[in-house]
Amino acid sequence: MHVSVENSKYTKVMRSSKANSAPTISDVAQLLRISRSTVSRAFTRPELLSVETVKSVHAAATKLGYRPSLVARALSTGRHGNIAIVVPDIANPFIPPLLRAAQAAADGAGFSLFLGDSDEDGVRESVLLEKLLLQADGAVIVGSRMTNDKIQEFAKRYPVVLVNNDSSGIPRVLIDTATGIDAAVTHLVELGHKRLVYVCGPASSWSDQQRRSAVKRAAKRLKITLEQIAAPRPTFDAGKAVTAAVLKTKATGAITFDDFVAYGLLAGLAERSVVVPRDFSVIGCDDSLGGPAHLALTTISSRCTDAGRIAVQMLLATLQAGNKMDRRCVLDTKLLVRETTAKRPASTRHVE
Amino acid sequence: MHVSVENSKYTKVMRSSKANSAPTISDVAQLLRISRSTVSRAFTRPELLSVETVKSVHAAATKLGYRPSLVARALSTGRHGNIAIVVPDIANPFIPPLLRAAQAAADGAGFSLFLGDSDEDGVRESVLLEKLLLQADGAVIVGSRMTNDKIQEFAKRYPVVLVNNDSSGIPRVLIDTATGIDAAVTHLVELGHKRLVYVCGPASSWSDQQRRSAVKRAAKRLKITLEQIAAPRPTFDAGKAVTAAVLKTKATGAITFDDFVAYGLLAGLAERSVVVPRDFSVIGCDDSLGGPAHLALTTISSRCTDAGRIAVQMLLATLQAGNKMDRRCVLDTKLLVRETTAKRPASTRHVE
DNA sequence: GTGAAAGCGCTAACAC
DNA sequence: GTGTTAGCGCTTTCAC
Repeated sequence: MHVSVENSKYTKVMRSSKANSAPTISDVAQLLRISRSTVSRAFTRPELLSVETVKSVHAAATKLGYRPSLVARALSTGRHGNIAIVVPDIANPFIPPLLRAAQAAADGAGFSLFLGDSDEDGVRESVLLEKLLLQADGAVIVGSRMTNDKIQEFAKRYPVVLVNNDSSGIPRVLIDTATGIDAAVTHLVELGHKRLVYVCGPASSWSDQQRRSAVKRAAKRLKITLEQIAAPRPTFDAGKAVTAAVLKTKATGAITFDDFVAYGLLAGLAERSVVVPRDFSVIGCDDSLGGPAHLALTTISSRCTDAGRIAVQMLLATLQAGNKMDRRCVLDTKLLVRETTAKRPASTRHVE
Repeated sequence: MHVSVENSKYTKVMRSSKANSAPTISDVAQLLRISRSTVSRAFTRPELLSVETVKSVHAAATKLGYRPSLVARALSTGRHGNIAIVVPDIANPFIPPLLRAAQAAADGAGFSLFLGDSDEDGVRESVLLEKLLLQADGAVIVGSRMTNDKIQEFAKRYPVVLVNNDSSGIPRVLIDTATGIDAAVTHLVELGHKRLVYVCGPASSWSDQQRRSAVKRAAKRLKITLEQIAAPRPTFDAGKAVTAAVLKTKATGAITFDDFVAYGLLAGLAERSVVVPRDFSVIGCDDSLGGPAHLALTTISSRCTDAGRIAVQMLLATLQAGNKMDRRCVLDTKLLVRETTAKRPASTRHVE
């Protein structure tokens, strides 16, 4: 038997926010002598209320300094209003512009962004995702280092968008360096080069696989000779270190995995008095260094800003529509001809 | 009158997780026929429980795939386990290493990191903070663009740690470029230079104010002439653009607001056939470009990795201790002598 | 158009 | 050591 203690509206003791803790929905309800539901609706579904009610609620809220608790809301609705973005290395120059665009896109839609750095480690990456997804509605995974199985598993359990990872069935945005690479090889061939080197990056990276095969394909198509040299890590020093090996191939031009390697190679060449572009042509990849050199590097654009924005947009669309769309968004790239490429030198004599 | 329906332990109907939604604390309690509190304690305060209970709970939890809901926990405790970091521009080379260290430090302590980019806008910055702090226990604010009053207001309401912002009473970590700048000026003077230029950065930035006054102080102390040239924005192009003005001062060496400006200046000098370091010496600031140039820039170290780590550590300490300590952590910097500085040229004739 | 009441999943006094 | 109970602040059926 339940006997109501309330005999009139609002005599019920409402929770009063004690001390100086943040005002709650009850405080504004109490001030206005209306129910908490109405206050709630004024913020989430104002169309259900009369305009004046909504107005007065907002007025009271700002007067009290009330802001809805996202945590309580999340507990109640199951939606957090957060998304997670996980990257292999924030310091990789490819990442900051992507992050910047992603953050802006998320913020614009009222979402907050969790950032995770996996430090190039697949296991760490999955642990991080597992943690962040406890508070996020979905994740953007950039250049994943996880196994394909693991990626698929995550995508099954959570809304996920991949960047630079062509794992089927999962919404993904891919930066197609192949188009740029193709233009790069064509450009060099048109300049008369007949023997080129590709300086590889990390074999585990999808990007390197893509770039490497694109270079090979273009070389075969244009019937020129292609050598490959491995730069263990994509760094300036690694690029410099492979200089001797590059010259030994007798090639007259090089395409490198990224701009760091390219700059390293440029430094190595300068040290050996090989003048670029007169004696040797160099093309980088990613346009990541913004040309801070007295010799502007010919390189391939990277579209990382677009990738960040689009990935977030795709994730938000998935969250709203609930439709697990298998969208595969490919962003093409362009060759940016600057100052490190020129006609093949008449003689191939290098100082070695 | 309340008649209990429970006549024996555990006959109470416990909430059963329906469908395939994530298992809750009730599920594992039910499986083990113990109370929810015990399960809760097994995770948060295991020392209160017998070892075997803890073990069995953990076993049951992993069997069910149970993970505590951070949201429910946050609602209950008022603690979120998140911290926010807000920066003026992720793409600023100073930021990614800082972010990387901050993320690692937060993650190591079991915290997740919200990232906000204010796009160099003080108002946007405060809105962002206001939003993120709804779900974070505190914030690290890097190179704030807010007014000092606004900063103080935030610090009053939330645990806050500042980076590169010397606002009194608030825990802060400052990268003291003054020590490096001082060494830079001394270095140039020892090389015989008697007339130097400082190429300024954004006047609103604390860093520029600090650097500018440090240069002035050192110049005065060493009794040499100092000119100032303003580079409107800290970019490569801006650095290049001020080259003529720099040369017009008849100075034989320059210290620039940051490395971007320095590289721009180097390019501008090369264009005018001024050979560095033979004819002119250049010192940058921040060591942000990692030396990707055939001419390695003499510059000043930045300690941004340390700053990120320490800022997060200070914030976490504040959260734990609850002590609003006014810690002011100053990180000194060093001059990194590389290849762009040399003895003052005998004659000061430049091509202009 | 607005109110009452029942959760969301967890923690934290307070009992025993 | 472990269980009971009462919230944390919000949303959301279901009434009226």
